[in-house]
Amino acid sequence: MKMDILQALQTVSPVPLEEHMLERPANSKLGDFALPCFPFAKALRKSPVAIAEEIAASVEHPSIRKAEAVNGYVNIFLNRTAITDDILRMILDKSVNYGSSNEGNDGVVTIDLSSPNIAKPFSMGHLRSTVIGNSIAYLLEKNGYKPVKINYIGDWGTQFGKLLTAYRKWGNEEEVRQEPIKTLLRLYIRFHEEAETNPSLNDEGRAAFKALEDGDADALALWEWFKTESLKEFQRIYDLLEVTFDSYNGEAYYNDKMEPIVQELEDKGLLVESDGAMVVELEEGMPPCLIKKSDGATLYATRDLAAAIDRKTNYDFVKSIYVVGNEQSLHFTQVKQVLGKMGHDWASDIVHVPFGLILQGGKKMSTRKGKIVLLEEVLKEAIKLAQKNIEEKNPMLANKSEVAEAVGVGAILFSDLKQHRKHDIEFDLETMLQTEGETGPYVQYAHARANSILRKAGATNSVAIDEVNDHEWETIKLLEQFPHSVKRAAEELDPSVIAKYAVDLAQAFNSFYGNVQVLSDSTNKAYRIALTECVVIVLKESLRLLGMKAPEEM
RNA sequence: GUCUCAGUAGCUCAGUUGGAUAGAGCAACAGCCUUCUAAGCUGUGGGUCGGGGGUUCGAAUCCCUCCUGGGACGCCA
Repeated sequence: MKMDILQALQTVSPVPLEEHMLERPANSKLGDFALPCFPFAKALRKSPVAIAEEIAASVEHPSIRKAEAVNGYVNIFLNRTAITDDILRMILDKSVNYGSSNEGNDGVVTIDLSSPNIAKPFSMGHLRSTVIGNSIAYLLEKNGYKPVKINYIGDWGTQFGKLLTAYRKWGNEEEVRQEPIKTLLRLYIRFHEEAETNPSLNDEGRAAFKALEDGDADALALWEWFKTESLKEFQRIYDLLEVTFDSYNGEAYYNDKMEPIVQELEDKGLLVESDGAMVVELEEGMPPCLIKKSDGATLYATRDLAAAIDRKTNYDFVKSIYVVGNEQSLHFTQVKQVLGKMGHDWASDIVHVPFGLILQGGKKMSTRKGKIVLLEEVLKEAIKLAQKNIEEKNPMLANKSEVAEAVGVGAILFSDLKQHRKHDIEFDLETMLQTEGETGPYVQYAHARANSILRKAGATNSVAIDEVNDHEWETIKLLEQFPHSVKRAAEELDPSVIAKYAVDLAQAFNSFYGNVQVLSDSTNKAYRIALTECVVIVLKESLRLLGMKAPEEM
């Protein structure tokens, strides 16, 4: 659409035009497209006003209804009926494939997402990684890539040494069996409390991890047990969120894959000793990357190097994405630089997709201090509220609990996805549970209402359009924008683009059916039904890309 | 201290990569349920885009500088 208009303008424009020059006016009263002529004034030695007038007077295209020059802009008004006809037919024809592309050429993209730490509760922070990563996978798939979702479970490292130490000192088996995560978390918190007055505990913890890494049978058995219990609890949440993974290879999986890497670093002369530890020096201004601790145990970076190389050999990715918090930016630049120094040119294909922290009282939540909000409780709260809403608003609904889950979970997911930026988020349960305004339930509700109209409409086979009013036109223009939003979301690896788009479309549609009776005797009835059907297709697909359900009734 | 991310309405945030009078939602207020589900629609009020310079026809957007906040900065992940 845009390209057509651009070409039409080009044939009458005295200067070459580029796509970005043609814009959509903020106020739709000013037209559907606008071309500011200010940049051309100098070269043409004419006023922008005059240039705009010349272009406006001569531009012609079947899709252009009129063009007028206003203050140096060429404002273009489109021929609504013809374009609407084209767009609706195209969406009905392509259905769920509307907006898809094969730009990715089947290239594999690994996505590192979720990655909770065993023996710790699933926090709100892990939710961000999980839902953003999950949506990115859908977005990439829609654009022709092959996403591989990897849940890089945090199941290795010094923290387990600390946990083992705490368990041996204060834990008991029965309690862990009863409430695994809660008990282990309590032990972990107590460890850090006591370590403040008794720093030698930290040494004990480190020693315990070293033993674990060296294959100590008793330590391994405990570790295995903690891990199994934790995964069971995580699975409950993944089931609720309907997130699946292609791999659960966590950090421990790389336990036997690190030594060759360390060896390679040494062979290439990259490894140097520093204060008893082994490090790789990086470019100026960068702190060195720690590879081995002075006791010989490995570190996070060691495992990430091994994992990156392993993923390249296994998947031959065109891109490897890590959906991990902002706070780890430095770590990923270090890992990338080390890989580059090792001679891996694909190091530049590694992309850290950072997200802001979830704060409480303006501060980072800390597991160690027990300041943490449990995702599962938040989800349960949201589902309960959705249930209450259904009882009040639609008590006759058939599959209440299923819908309550879709809407409750949707509210939480959406509140997180819509404002993805690197922006920190202040944890606020009330905001997350909202169902009015720019929320998940709002979008789901618009979709449900559209479906409701379709159920009553019966079959239509015509799209004959008499007239397109402003409410309809705003909706049509948004429908036309969908492929563009999908593309931008994938390029920017940012689901919020789709979330915002979905709200815009839902708003336009709500306003449309709130002001226009779809099922009324009118020459436009059939076309309005077709429009409603297109809205259903695109809203449902938008929600799917966000990892959300779209109930047909609510 | 260094690096990094951010600062837009009372609150939470958009702003399509430099365009026209800076937009939504929440909250507040006023309307709309005998007509497709009121989780909705319609309207009103609300702004020194952190401050100050600069670049140009034109800046919330780009550059410099200062202020404020988050985060990271060797044996945690």
